[in-house]
Amino acid sequence: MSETSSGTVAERISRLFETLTHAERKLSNVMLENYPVSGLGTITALAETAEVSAPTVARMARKLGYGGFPEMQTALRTELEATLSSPIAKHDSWAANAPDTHILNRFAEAVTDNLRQTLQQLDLEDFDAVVDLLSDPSRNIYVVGGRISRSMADYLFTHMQVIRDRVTLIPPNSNTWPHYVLNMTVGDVLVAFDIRRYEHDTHRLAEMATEQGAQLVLFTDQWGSPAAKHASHGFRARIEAPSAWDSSVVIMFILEALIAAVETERWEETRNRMKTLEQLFDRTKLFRKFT
Amino acid sequence: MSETSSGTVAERISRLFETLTHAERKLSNVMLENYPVSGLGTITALAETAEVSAPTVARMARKLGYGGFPEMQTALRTELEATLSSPIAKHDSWAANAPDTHILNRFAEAVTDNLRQTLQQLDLEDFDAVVDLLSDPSRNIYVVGGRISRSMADYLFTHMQVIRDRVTLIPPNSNTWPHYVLNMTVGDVLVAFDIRRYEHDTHRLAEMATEQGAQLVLFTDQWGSPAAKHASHGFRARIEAPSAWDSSVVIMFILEALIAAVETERWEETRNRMKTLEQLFDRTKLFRKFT
DNA sequence: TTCAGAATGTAGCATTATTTTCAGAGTAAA
DNA sequence: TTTACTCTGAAAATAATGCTACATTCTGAA
Repeated sequence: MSETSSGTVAERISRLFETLTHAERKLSNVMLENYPVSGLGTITALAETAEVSAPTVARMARKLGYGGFPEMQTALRTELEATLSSPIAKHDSWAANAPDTHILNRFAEAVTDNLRQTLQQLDLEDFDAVVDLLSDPSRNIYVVGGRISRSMADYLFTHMQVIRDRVTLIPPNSNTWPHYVLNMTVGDVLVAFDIRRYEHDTHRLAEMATEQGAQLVLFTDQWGSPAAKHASHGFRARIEAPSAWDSSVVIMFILEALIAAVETERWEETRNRMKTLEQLFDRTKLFRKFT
Repeated sequence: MSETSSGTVAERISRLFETLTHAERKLSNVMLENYPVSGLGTITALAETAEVSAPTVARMARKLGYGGFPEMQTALRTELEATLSSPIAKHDSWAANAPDTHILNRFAEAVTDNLRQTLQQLDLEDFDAVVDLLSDPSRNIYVVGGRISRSMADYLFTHMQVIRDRVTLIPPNSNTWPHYVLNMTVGDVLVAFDIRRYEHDTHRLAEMATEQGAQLVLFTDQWGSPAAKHASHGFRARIEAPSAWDSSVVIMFILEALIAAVETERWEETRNRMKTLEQLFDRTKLFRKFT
């Protein structure tokens, strides 16, 4: 069944993806992105959408096992007909070819519900206020996470580090935390993640930080961490999932939206920093060659 | 609103049906019978199916208010696209009280699109096979990430560590990687994250690991990492976002679904390990009180 | 760096699709 | 039946699509 000349167009693309060239991959993505409609126009239109040349499209049709572009198009039409005429259009499931009960579909359902509910109750003023805080170059930013949410803290830190300076990731070991609190002054910002089970140490850290005059931005779940009473701004994300654990997807989502907003706010500087960073990476590579 | 030049093709046909001639009605029936696929081929093919001549088809396209047959065909494609692309009701806006243009809404739109497209082309057999690999207690699991995707690797590691033993997180510093490869044997599994810009070191690690007989499970983006040629199983996630960076939300999603599936597969042991872990945490706290 | 080989795009051509023209068939009224 | 009219399809004219050959660019190895 690993023959080239069998299966749907999409399957063939996936199967051969590794053997495809750069331009062909670009084309594949366009075709899969709006499948199968994008492949039903003229070869020229498809080529233009994918920003490749028409011959590239024709060549790929050959690679996929068709006699030419029109033949592939006919295959697409036939597929489409089969899909549309099947009794219950299978657009109900997220992952095609999987039953509704497959974990992927159940998860997709849960995650989009979480996202919808979270966004519905999310306070935009809070969001914008946090963007302002994180964009302010005069403030020191500290980031801290818990046992699981440490990865989220790390993710935020990695990105913020590119956007601006004065960002510190507080390590997991709470023994060292007082040293960090010692340096916090009025106007500084502590971004903390506290998802159930809530960690007592995080609560203490939040308390100490606010006492020093720092502002607390707290990421927590729908039940709310006890540290929330110290928070200037908070995000309560829905984290339910068909699993023994909670889902961090929505938190990741808010993080990325925040990062994007801050990056826009400080675009000039961000761009310069990214450019410099590129150069530094290049020099690192050079350095490695000599070792 | 009874103008000729508005509404879908089907609506226009219905509206004008009374004024259509004999041959045109024959044609209409064929078009509506297998709507809209039958209208997506060539004018000749459609004419033959309906047992009318090509000019009849062209004339009807004009009657329906289009400039010609190709124009009508474009309209059909556009309709189809609209139908297919909103299997899950598109929200006018996700975050209430925010304009569509707010970064939160734009991000929500992008992320759900990414999720839908990724799931559509995700290979279920691959998914299930990876679940089996990660559930197999006799295999050593190694996890490694790149500069940004390190957080994802970390997240997977943290959870897998609870579910099973023999899980190792390979640190970011590639100098130490050979030591880890040294220990890999046939049947071991390396889970690697390689999102653009693809890291050369990751590619090398994948190569070395597979040469040792390890199986590679690769998380990459829609363009495909060069390391993919060594992978036994791969996940290509869509990562587009309205931001200078890529979105990791979909990758996080797949990770969590994987974790949930593995946890289900090994539920007995997972539950015991979680229980034990709880007790260990309690003892840690106790220990701290004495210091 | 240089060079070979692959990948990609440009241009022109053959092919195919679409439209126009026009002749014949069908239809209804006188 | 005739006549005027519309409808329809065959065939030619026009337009476009898709393919081939070739030139250029890119990539990776020596």
